[in-house]
Amino acid sequence: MHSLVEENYLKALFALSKDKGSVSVNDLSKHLNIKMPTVTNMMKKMAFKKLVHYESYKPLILTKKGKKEAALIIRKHRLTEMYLVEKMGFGWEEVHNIAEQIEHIKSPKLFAKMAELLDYPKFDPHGTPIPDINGEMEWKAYSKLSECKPGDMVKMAAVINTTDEFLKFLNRREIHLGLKIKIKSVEPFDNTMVVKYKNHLEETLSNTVCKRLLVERF
Amino acid sequence: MHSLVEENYLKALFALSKDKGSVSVNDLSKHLNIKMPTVTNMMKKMAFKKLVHYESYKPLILTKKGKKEAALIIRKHRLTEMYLVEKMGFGWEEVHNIAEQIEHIKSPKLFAKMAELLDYPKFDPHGTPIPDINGEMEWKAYSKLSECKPGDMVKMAAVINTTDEFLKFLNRREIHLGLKIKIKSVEPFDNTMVVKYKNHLEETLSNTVCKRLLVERF
DNA sequence: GTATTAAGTTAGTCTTAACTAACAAATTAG
DNA sequence: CTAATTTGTTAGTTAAGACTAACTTAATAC
Repeated sequence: MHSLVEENYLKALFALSKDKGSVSVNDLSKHLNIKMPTVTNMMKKMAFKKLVHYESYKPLILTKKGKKEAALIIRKHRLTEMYLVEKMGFGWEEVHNIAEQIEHIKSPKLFAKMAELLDYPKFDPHGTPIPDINGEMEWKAYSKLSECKPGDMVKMAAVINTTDEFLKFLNRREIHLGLKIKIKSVEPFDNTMVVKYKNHLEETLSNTVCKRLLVERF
Repeated sequence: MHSLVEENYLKALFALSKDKGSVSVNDLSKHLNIKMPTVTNMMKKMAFKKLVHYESYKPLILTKKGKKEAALIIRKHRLTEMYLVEKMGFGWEEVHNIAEQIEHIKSPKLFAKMAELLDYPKFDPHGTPIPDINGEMEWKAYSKLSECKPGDMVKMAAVINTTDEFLKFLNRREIHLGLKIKIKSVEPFDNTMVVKYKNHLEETLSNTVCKRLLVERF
């Protein structure tokens, strides 16, 4: 398998290539606090291992294999964070550093167990998606309802933080997966949204709620 | 702090010096699967860090500091094993390799939380003691009742695996900490013990029970 | 009590992953 | 469109932690 160091390069490459799809040696160097020549060397090594496409003076692009491996590390990181918060009583601000270390543990069983105990979550409580065991996350296109604008037409795709309380709240308002929602207006002061769906012609949703609803735009 | 590699040397030194109080370079080399010259070099480095007393051609002895650091790693290992079994539902045979990795995690908070959730255990379910946060384990002299011989006089020192069931069992027989027990005989077939204490002149204890009672000989 | 064997050390090499200094290519500015 | 700046690469060095080969000290055997 890969060294701890390589895993950190993979994670950084994955994170930084989110938007453009590629990363410059310079950005990677800054993000990792590692000097550029070291990064160049490492990229050659990782290219040999088919983790990244590397050509002199060209932007770095993760291979399919590299993306998958990165996603699996991120999976371990997010599962750990969630486990620490939900099952051990840590605060969110405390868990990042611990997860940063535990994500490198080599034990499929450990993370399978965490996933099981957390009921196979697809999103962490911040709405950040958790890659599955194959490193897949098709959800890529989802956004939070709270990030949509008036006039947008969206379809309910997933719910973050599925507590009983919250699910009951959604049931009472007949909000369910697949539901088509139109955003009528957004209150600029507290970001409360007024939305329309089915026979609910004017339903008001707080920002707290909107941040927990993941939708697909169309 | 120390590197993962140094931590493994510390653990091995601690484990191997259990009886004699010192270790040969050769034993350490075999135990770690690392060649002798490498071990010698490492010992010099660790001597400089005041973790071990090193003199050419002499046995290796952990310093007080080295012992403490080793005990703290073992604490992390045992807490992890226990946590994985008791709180996550792993079997004992699965946890060693995971604990071997997690013991190197740098996060006092994580292990403090494990200890808290496990109710500050002093022994794991095998009766192996867990060092406290200062690396102390005074209990050194304790042995399992099951390891004693007929004629031995012992004093109850600690109980392993303190489930409600087991504590009730002990209460019913008036067995408690500090109790003086004399071993009358041991059934060679199943290691059942016949013991005498207070006004219980002939109490029979199964091997399962005897393995869970830690006693002090005198 | 010397000879043999086992244990320990010294010296030199290798790999990984970092660094600096110096140079080359690409980008941006005028 | 050339000059200056930024970005990227090459070459050579370093530290940690492993190795082998060769040598030395200590232990054991006869």
